[in-house]
Amino acid sequence: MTERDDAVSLGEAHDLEAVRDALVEWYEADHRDFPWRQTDDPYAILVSEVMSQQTQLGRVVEAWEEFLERWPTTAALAATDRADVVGFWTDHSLGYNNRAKYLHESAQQVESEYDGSFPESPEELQELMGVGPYTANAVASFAFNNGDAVVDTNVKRVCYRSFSVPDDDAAFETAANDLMPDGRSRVWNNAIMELGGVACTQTPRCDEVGCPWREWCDAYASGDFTAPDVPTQPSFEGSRRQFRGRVIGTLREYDELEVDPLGHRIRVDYAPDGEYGREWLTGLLSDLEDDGLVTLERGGSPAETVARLQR
DNA sequence: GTCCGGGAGC
DNA sequence: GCTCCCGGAC
Repeated sequence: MTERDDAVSLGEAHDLEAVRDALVEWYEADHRDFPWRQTDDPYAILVSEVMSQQTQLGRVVEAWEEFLERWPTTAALAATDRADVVGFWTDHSLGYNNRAKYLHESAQQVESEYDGSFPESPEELQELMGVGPYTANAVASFAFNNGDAVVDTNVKRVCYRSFSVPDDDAAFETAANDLMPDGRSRVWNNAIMELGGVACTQTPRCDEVGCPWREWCDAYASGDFTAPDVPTQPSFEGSRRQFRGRVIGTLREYDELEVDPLGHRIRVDYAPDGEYGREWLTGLLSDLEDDGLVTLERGGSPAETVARLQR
């Protein structure tokens, strides 16, 4: 037993069927329709995965379409000169040329070792050059509905916040696989990555996008939205101005809010008694009050102060 | 010689 | 995120 024996499995703490159904329903009702979500061609999916590893999704769409137009199959790609592929990579600002080299080489592998048709298991897919555990799972899932849970930073963030999974790679993998419904890796991995991509973002948008896990989510309950990949200190200057803006934005959504819940929605590293806590926020709110933007209702204790937008 | 973890570089 | 390289263990 390599697992921590004091860890409570997700299945014991939650109705997993309900949790799974809620996410899949949410995903199927509405999601971003990237072109690679409309194919099950493993080659096209591999190309999208390799491109996505280093480039913003928006930019990838155009490059992906052009790449597949030029080299529609592994056979076409394998037959071309490596220099052409690297050239394409550079022309489209796709980052490290190594990936182009790996893609070219993996196409040749599929042609020579697999007779032109992709293997379907994550284990075999990993034999391809440039394809590690992550990409193998993604291709197996999206092309063949035959993968395990994909664990990227989005998925980690979701698990960490929703179910308080400890910041530990093995724990994330176990949790992600416990959550995934058997035999549904295609829709599931799309759905949980979509959740991390549009709802459970670094600054969370739970209510704005109607996160389907709010009723089970530890972070939503506590207001603590810290996560492994979220910087504890804001990286850029002028943060006070930034936070004034967030206060206003948040108060437009909630009629009124007490200081602590407000603080947690303003900055992920908010802690009532911390450096950027209640004292800091109260100062910020007082300034906004002086500027005629916010109304404060002082309660019995500092924590009971309620803020609303001045009408 | 082979397997594994860590760190560097793309 | 993946490969490559190195050092240590066996």
